[in-house]
Amino acid sequence: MISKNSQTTDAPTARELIASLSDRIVRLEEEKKSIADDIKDAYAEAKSLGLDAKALKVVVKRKMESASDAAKRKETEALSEIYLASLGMLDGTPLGDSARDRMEQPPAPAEDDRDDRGASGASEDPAPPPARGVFTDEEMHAARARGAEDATAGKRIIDNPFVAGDPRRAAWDEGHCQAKGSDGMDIPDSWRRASKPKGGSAAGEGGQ
Amino acid sequence: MISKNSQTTDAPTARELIASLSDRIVRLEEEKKSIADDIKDAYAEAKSLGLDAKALKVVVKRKMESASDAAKRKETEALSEIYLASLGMLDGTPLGDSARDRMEQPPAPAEDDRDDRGASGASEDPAPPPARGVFTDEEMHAARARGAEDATAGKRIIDNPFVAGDPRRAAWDEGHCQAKGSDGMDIPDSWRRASKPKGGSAAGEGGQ
Amino acid sequence: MISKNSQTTDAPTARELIASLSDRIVRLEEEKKSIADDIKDAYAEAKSLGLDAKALKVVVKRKMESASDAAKRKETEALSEIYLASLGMLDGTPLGDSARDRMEQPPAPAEDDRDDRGASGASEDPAPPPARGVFTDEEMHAARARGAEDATAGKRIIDNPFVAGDPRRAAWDEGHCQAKGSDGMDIPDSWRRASKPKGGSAAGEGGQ
Amino acid sequence: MISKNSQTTDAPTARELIASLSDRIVRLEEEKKSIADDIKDAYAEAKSLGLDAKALKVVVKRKMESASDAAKRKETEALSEIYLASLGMLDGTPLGDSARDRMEQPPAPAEDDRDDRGASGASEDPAPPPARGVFTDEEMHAARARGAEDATAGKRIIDNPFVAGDPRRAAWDEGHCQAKGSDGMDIPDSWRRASKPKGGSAAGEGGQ
DNA sequence: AATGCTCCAGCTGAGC
DNA sequence: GCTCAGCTGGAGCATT
Repeated sequence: MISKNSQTTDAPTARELIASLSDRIVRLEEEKKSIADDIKDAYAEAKSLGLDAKALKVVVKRKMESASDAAKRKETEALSEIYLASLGMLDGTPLGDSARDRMEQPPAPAEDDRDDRGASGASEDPAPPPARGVFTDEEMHAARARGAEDATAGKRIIDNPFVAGDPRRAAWDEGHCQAKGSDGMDIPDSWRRASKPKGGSAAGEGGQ
Repeated sequence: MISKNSQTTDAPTARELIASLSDRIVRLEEEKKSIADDIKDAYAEAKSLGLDAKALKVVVKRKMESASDAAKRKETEALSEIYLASLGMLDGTPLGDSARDRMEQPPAPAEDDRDDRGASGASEDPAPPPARGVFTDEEMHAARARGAEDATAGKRIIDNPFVAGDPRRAAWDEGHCQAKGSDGMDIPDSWRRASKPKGGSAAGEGGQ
Repeated sequence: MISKNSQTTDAPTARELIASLSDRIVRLEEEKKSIADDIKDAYAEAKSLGLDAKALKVVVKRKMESASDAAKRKETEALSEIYLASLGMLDGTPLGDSARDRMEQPPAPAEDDRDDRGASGASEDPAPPPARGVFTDEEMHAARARGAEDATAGKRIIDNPFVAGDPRRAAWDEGHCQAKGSDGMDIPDSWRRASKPKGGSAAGEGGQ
Repeated sequence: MISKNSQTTDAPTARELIASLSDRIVRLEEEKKSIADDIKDAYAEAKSLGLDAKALKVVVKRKMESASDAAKRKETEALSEIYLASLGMLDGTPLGDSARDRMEQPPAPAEDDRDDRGASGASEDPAPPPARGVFTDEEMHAARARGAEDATAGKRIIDNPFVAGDPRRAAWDEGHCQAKGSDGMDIPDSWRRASKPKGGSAAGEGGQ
């Protein structure tokens, strides 16, 4: 009776288009959902093993970010810290290095040599803040190795021998954490989420 | 007293209910939108003045967060840093203080005093890392004041005299930034967003 | 050198800008949140009175949409229905009028007079489908009034005397619902959400 | 117990866990993104072929919804329509069938036989509103077939012979649209988005 | 200027 | 009952 779309295979009709496209999309959506479930499973597994899913998510995000993403993130972080600092809201955390670097962009030629003002107990310029980028890969590697070594030897993370601003400070930290995360047979307690951070009072320190 | 008569106006009919409730909600939504627009204006103004809107948003968020929110945020930050450090992904930024604190929760009784290893150029334990919470409000205030003073005197932010781990380090930073943000008659360049971080090209990575 | 920025009131410093802007935004955000809570309360009240919050939300959205929004929405609705129809997925709901209108844009001059095929029980062209826009405001109003009247007289909603495609059909419905929603002293059961449509089984139709 | 060593290779260390989990998640996220891109491509293709992406999205959603989802959606739709009708906001679109069905749940025993009021031009009860569910699959299929036939014969969509409320009305519509979407060698104009089909108004779509 | 993409917050449904 | 994760809607941003 009715001639269907008979011979033309190359001219898809409107409803065929809709059918095939929607089917294809449905299939893709299902695959996507399946993968999303896998991801969820991975986080659940991490959680069950004692890791903090939220922190792990940060790691994932960091791993996936491009160079320009990283640059943007760092810039925003630096500016936020500067803004917060200017309001006295750092609440205990000093400026990060990228914020410091940024504030030094104009190298501040004024060099007023402050004499002693007897600032109460300030460790008087304890170390020459080593300029950035002056260390070779080898030196960085050595710092990292020493961090691992020190960790194994029982040194604490706060015993990092490198002063703030020294790039090797981060390397030592990395070595330390790497060792700490490798020697134990189980996840250290301090790597787990505090069971119930129900917070509340949260005992302020000097801040604000 | 009043019998259950029918002409009572106090028995709202279904459609009156719908009408009054929907009208009320519409009105509220409009108010909400108006305020949202005001907020948007504020950010636009900030931007036009040279501030970075995104960083300002962080400040706002910080100001609005409760004590428990802050505690949660800090915990996640600390754990993320630890995880990143263990993977060697700190990319230059050392662990923050809260991460360090967290890793010291079990005070690590093992105290192998490793002396010289001839670690290449490590500033040998330059300052005794002062224990947290040992400083009086007065001392903190002094550190902040000195930061402001030093800033005015031309000292750079990287000349912070307090070692990493010393709570006064953040206070000095605050004072410094406060001064830097107050003396100038205009917003410092380093407080502005880099004009066009359009990036992208920036060292392509493999990332698909 | 310069003590503080004491005198200059007209030159807001960077940190003053940040402080005032962030404070202002925080205040606005709080107001916004307060209103959002009011809205939530309104929905909760609606729910407690037996109305369906989700459906009410649709009403609110409809009330707030502009003419162009409405046009867009209708177009998408019409197209979706057409696409669904072409796939045989209408599952019981005939095309809406705007979909029909849209499909008649080219007035389809071809008028093949189909001879009788004795289509099983099809009510043979029961009414002349009245062209759109041919009714006066008065007639529309009369239809609405009659709907209300009929409702009060006990007629059911399915007894709408106007055929599909007649604009007065909607007006009669409106009158009917208006009356139904006004006469009762309480919200009709059919206006409430079915207590727990947890369903799932839900009388499999051809769907899926 | 065991002093310090770690003999077991099957006990992954903390950092190994983090590394493997985060890598796995990164990989999954990339796969997910890849699929999301495919979906985006499919929509773009649909658009380039003259289909409305938004409407297509509705179709996809409909295809993916479970029976209970569909039930919920229909309930909300019905209630919204009822609420809108009671406010006189139907703006031309009569109540859908599910709204009518819902309002008849209590079968309304009151049957006041209204006498003639000479309602201006109302088509006097043009057809017996056929009760739902009284039609066999065969009859439904016949209605669908007739819709297709009628479409091919040049009948317009508004010539649906089945009255509102008759389940075969939707079936006829489906048949009609199916035919309309199949006979043409190109997508009908009324199936395209009106205002902005900017690129290629069905320009040579020879490919594929 | 309009549009599409991306990100984020707020809301909703599940789960302990 | 509260929390939490997923999700949808909206806002900002880059683009054409």
